[in-house]
Amino acid sequence: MMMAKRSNDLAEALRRVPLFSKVEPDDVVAMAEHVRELHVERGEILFQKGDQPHGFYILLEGRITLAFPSEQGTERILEVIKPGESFGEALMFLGQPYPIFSQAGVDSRVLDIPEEAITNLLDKDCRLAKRMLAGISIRLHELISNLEACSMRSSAQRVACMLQHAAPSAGTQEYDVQLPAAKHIVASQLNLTPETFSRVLHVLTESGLIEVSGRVIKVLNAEGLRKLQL
Amino acid sequence: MMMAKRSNDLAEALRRVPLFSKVEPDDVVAMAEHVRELHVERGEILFQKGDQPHGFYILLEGRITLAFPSEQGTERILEVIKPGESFGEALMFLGQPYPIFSQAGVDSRVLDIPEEAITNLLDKDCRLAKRMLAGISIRLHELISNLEACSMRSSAQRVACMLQHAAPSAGTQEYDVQLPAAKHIVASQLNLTPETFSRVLHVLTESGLIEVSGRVIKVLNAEGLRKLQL
DNA sequence: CGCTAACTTGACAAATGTCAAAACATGTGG
DNA sequence: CCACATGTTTTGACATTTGTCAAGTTAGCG
Repeated sequence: MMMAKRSNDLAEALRRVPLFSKVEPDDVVAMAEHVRELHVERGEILFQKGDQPHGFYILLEGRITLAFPSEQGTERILEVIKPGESFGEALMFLGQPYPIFSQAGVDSRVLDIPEEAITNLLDKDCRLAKRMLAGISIRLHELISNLEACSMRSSAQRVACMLQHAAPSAGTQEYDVQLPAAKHIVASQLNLTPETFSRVLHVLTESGLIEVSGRVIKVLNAEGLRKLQL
Repeated sequence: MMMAKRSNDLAEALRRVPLFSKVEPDDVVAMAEHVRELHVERGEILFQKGDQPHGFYILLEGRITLAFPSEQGTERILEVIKPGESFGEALMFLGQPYPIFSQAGVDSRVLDIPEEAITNLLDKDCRLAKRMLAGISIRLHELISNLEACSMRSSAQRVACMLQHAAPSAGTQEYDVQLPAAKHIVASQLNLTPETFSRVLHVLTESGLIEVSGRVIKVLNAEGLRKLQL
């Protein structure tokens, strides 16, 4: 009884994930049998760099960061996963050890989808395959942007770029940006030290492009930010 | 007559591409109807950054580089495609403008697979979908490695890393590496200026880890290279 | 040969990181 | 409401890394 109930809850949760929204309800229920819900506490590591993938994950609640480790703990955060998003699919398909580690930023609930569960479904439902293809393609595109930012742009350009992406709509000249996390987290995602990030913010403020108060950044002149990029 | 012949040739070429090796012969023939073979001359641009994707490409012969452009022509080469490899799948699925451009390094022959040709097939053959998933996953993995190299490693570490990947088998202490292209191309892939690349090779030579003669690098002490990474 | 392109070297400049200290914020218990 | 402890952010002085520019050098090739 308890088992059936829990399995139903999982099926319900799975159905709400965009990836599975078009999958036959019966198939979702069948898959739910193999899916576990994990609770990951703040600071806990979900998988380490070097671990062997056995499936992929969907974040239900909380926040999970994917990052490169480094000897002195000066990790570089690649991405912050938010509820509803999946992660680890590509590494599952490859079957190679994780090149990154994942850690909960706050207490989180995660679905663990084992490889068999999904590969079985893939054989039946080509639409799911297309959706996964689309999902992974988005990731790939983000990585390309990240790499471009990293190799073609200065620190100020990367910050300006981030502020532009946060614009409510293209063309707005003035708007507020609420940073999604502590400044050192944002800095790490931009591949900057917290010190450099702080200094860049200072310079942009001096030139009248933005105003900073805590985690809220008021963009005063979007056009000016755009010009920085060239 | 001519058309039929050409279409057969294309089907033949497609069958030899790993991606389509397990697809039903009839389906390959059907797809071949929509596929064109392009000839791209040395230096010619296949697609520009900002162009809209209409499909993806498979390189039959020659060499194609994918790179980020920059105002002063100081491009950053992301990847060099070799015969048999496909490229542009992920961007096709996304339908967003190309974030990179592609250029022929030498005269090349390319297959142009329009989006419809492949999406039709994907509905029929889930194995193909899985193969594409695997293919894109490899790309994604490579991008992650690239990004890690870019953000976590010094210039010398990136060069050492590249030399290790070129090792004939893990654990070999001494081996020769033939650079796949001119040094400034390799440097760009490592996100280095030619000058810095040259200096790094000099330093590694000084410390007795390698010997350089033209495009051939003799690794003398693989263990020593590994230690650089830490 | 002699020309062009590729590569190297040196002197220098710019960008970014490091370390340490100070300033600021935030929450807690008295 | 204060005082303290804790964690985050800013600032300054400095070191390091890497890029830039200009001038050589070398190497391939007609």
